[in-house]
Amino acid sequence: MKKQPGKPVTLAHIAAAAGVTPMTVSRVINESGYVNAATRERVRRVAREMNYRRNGLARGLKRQRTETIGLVLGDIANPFAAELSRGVREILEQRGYTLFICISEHSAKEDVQAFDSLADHRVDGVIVATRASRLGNERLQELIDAGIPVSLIGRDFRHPHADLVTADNLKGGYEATTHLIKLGHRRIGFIGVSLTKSVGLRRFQGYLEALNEHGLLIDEKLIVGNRDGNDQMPGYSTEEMGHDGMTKLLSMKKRPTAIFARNDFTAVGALNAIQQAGLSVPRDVGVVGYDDIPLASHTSPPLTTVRQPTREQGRVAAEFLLRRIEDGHDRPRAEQVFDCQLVVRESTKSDRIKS
Amino acid sequence: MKKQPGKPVTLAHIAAAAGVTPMTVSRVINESGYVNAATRERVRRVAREMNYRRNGLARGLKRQRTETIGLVLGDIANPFAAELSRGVREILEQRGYTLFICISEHSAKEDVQAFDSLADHRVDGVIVATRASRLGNERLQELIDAGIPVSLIGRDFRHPHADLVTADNLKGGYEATTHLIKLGHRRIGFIGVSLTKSVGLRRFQGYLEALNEHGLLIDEKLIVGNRDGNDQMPGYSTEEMGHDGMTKLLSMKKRPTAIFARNDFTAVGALNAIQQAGLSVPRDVGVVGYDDIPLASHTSPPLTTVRQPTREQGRVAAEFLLRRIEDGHDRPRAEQVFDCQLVVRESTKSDRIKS
DNA sequence: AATCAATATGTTAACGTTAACAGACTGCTT
DNA sequence: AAGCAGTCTGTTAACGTTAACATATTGATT
Repeated sequence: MKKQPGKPVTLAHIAAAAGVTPMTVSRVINESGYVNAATRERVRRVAREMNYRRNGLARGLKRQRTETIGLVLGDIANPFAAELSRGVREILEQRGYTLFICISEHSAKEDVQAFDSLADHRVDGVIVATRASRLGNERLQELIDAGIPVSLIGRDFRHPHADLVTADNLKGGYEATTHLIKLGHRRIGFIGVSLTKSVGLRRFQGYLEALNEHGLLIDEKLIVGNRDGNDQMPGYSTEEMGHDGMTKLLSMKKRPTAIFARNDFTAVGALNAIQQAGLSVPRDVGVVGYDDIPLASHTSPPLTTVRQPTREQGRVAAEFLLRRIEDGHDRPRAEQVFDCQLVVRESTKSDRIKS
Repeated sequence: MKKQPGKPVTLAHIAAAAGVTPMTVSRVINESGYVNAATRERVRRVAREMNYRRNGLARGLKRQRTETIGLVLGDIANPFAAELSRGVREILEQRGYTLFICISEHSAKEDVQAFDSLADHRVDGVIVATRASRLGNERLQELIDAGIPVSLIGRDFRHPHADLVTADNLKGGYEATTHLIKLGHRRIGFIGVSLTKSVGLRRFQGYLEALNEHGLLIDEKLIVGNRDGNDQMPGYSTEEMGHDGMTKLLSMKKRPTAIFARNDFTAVGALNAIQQAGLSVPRDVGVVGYDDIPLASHTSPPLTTVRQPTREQGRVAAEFLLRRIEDGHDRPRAEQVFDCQLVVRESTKSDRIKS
């Protein structure tokens, strides 16, 4: 018994078929107010038969909320984004909210587009997990000023009425680098940033800080990014960057004895380049990654890396957002910083360092 | 000059401030109909000043379309999903549609929830890229019957009014397995399915078919999945499955000389398990993966795998959907099958096979 | 000067839902 | 017998937008 896919069914249609008014049907659908048991059953049956789906547009328009949250991600290809969204969904689901995800492909322009789309469709709040950009920050500012609840994850942007969740990646980068220094390394490379633009990446700043603090010179030749100077590439293609960057470093007369990679994918690329060059990890070169993706414990050798509590960040960001939705725009900013944890595996085990 | 975040700005507010009617403002915003140049400028200025954002709910309600498309993905952590969504977005963007993504975490229940959420919020169409399930298929049927345009990617489900895009994974699995057979392998394992439930995975069927066709016995002991028999895990954690499965296979008295892994992540896990056991790839065990993720060319040894034109599938699915939105529900099903391509790398190079 | 097309703005009603209020009926208490 | 609380249903108006139609005004054409 296939329905003719004509105009979609409305409350009025059901009301007519069940011999009541749309309001009564509304009460049945939403389980609100008094409805006679017999009437309720009848309406339910008719609604089921007609395959009724409520119109979220009309509903949202009337009620002035959609029970919908937007999440803006830079890309979709990495476990980091997946864990984040999982954390967010865990919280939203149990509170009856629906999550819609937008991808910016790490472009400021699409970041803005995502904000606009979500705002236009009147989500009740937005969680932003993309990296800061001038354009993006400007629009974000407007969004927040317009009263849309916003919760930020790991984005270097502050607003008195937007909540913020971050991992302390400065400290993470610092500790990763210090770990290498303590193993005796003196020439430590960094793969994943281009010095052509000012670098806001916290883990990189931690790297610089650690070198400084231990009296090591910062050698710009040991810092490599990808060719076009775009440090906003989708995570999954950064293996390439790690491979190329490492190859470049290995071809130097005085090559580094260890490298710190911007993320685990980059580190895996580096790992491979080292092995291809006939060298061994960690004997010839020590490698540290970042993020502790599942793959990190399955490389050979397993990767030393820095873990951040990703899912937890998603959870907390969602909780902050819901609280702001309930309490209103004037609520002061909540902020939570999570500690990172150095995970030492085989890729840095050696203590025999060649100068 | 911060705006008070009171009630959001409406056409009426702007109209009042600019001394015109809401209709005129609407015309300015939508660039439709005649508006005097001076008026237009004035309205634009006021709208800009008041930081106006149009109300997509009201707009959608009135116009009976939202210029919005939903994409349902099983998980978010893998390059496959990323490429798919990129393809979809490429097409949608140039046609002025916005994409909202929902994640089902490979659960039938959440699959249904995603369909419902998207339908409730009146997206103009839905692209479904999750694996088939009874529950999911039932609801999908209802959606389509209700007249919502649906386009499917790689989902084993057919409906006269839903378009379908697939890669020929049966052939892909067949060719991968045949490749191993031609190299002389006779004991070929498969990692990634549990035989406790009927297996609909096409690439696995291709594996079975190839064995059959070459007169090889199918040994159920060589087919391993993960512990709990759930073959719908998020892609990113399947390294674990590959590792554990391979370890199990290696502990057999007559271990396989090659394995075909459900996807590249699984293959990487297997690779690692082999190396941990002190064996070598491809000398002792040949390994074939599936998907050709960027990582596959950066493992050691680089992975033989099967590539499918992922982004192209996304593009075509989006094109099918838009055409259906324009032409209406009655349009007959369009279907396109893409060929897969075996990519031979180092992980199967050997021809010295131990019996 | 009448006619016409193009330009510019306004009016009305509707999209589908629900909050707020208003009756009407029931049975129970005093 | 009046009063009252509880139950059930209905009416009205509004959420913000725009399609369709209506009304002016302008300038050019005959």
